[in-house]
Amino acid sequence: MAERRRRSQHERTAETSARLLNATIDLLHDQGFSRISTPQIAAQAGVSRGALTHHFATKEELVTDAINAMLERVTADLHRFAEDIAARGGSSDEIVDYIWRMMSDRLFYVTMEYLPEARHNDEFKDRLVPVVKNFHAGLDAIWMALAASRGADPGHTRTVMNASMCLVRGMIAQTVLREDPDYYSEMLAFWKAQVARHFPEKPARAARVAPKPATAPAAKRAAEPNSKPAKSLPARTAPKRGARA
Amino acid sequence: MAERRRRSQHERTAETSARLLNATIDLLHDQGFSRISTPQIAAQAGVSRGALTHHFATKEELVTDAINAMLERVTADLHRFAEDIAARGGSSDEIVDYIWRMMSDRLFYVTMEYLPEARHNDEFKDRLVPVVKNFHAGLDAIWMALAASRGADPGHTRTVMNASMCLVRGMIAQTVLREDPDYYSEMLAFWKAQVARHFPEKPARAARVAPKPATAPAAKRAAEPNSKPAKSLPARTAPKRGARA
DNA sequence: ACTTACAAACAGTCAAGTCTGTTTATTTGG
DNA sequence: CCAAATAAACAGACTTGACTGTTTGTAAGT
Repeated sequence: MAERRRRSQHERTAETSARLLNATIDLLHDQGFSRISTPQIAAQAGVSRGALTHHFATKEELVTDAINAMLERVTADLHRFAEDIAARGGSSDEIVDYIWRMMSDRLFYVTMEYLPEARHNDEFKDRLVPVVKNFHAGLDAIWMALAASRGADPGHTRTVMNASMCLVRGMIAQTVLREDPDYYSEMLAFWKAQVARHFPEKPARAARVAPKPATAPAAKRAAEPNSKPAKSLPARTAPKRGARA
Repeated sequence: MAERRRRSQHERTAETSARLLNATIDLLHDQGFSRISTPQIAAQAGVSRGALTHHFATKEELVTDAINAMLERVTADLHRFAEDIAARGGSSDEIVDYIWRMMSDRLFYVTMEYLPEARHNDEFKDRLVPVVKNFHAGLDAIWMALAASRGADPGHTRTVMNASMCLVRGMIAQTVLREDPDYYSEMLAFWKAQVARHFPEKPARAARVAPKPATAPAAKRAAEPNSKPAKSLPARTAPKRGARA
């Protein structure tokens, strides 16, 4: 046995809780809400079931706490990204890529697992709504930063933001039944072009690269023509067995 | 006892199966996949549990059959609508409205209930994929009819179609946690304007009503300015207790 | 000493699938 | 055409297994 330092109560609680919360998210992602049980979560976390029940009275409490912790982590990242974007005046393409990566990296898969529960369980839903609101505030910060730096209308920018989020949600839902990377990368490229059209060029910078006719057949094949070649665009399609973050 | 006509075996099977399949979809919509049980379905259908097990060996079989039946119904409607659109040359606004109505009228709520199951159960998924493909063929027919009548590029039209579907999926997912009719109607109006931009006017008809600048701040408030005032646009927000169709 | 963290056994519930028995329709031999 | 034979539709009890929440007991920290 390795030297096991004496840990304070607070440390023990923090570690055990964290293990359980992480295990819950991992299993939620990998197996789904209806398939996970408290014995399984305890096993995955490497603690006894008694420890689990000690820290979380009910399964519902454990799951909502786990989701809240996840959303708070993601929201913190979001706010950091917003500051970064505001500082260096990033492009809308960058934002779309970020959202896609964030959402398809477990976040929306986990969301899809608990949405049905939230739809039928008001207490569950009520616990989630506030932290989800906070998450949306993070999103708003990002887009408002872009709107400010480009002099775009905030109200209209919010509509574009909301549409972007909903589009990505729908795309990720679609990955469950449809495996086709081209389908997703084409749609992302199309959407980036759409979003870019709503933000005028930065006032500081001078000329536009290619004005491009803004009429109907705007982007016959909107795949490549836009900015970045393809850093790590789409590719993710419903990863069932994901390693932990 | 009221006069109970002698029914053929075939009639009895058809009726009992139909009752069970309908009850399954109703309960799937109202309670969710994880909450429904075979005793409950039998009760809702007004048949005994024995009758249920006689016609459907497993719960999985019952549920997939029920979903398939629903999707086939919706797909039939879709093809009818496609013919109709082709015949009278409807607008893209009309199509967007139709899709929104169709999806938010239980279809995508039911889908959200079974997607998690499909994600973790390959057999379940494999049973669904073919009928979902057929559904998408119906969608394709609609949009290709529009593209043909407007002389739009089919490939690009498909991208717009896919984006429309994903957007609507994401919007409906969002209704679970966010109740805000304006949010949805604004987004729909915005999207209709986007889609309309990709279809040139009908060659037969003469003048355009209002060309409208297609530049950045295209629709500062895109709520009313588009075509139809508002027939039965959005309004639906996560109806938990829906009457049967 | 006393409280908190952890461990494990326990009790109650309920689902899915199987099995046995009963009624209703269809087939068939006279 | 009818009655016996057969098959299908239906009804409900039973088995097994698993999960949640509870309780009782032990070890670690304050």
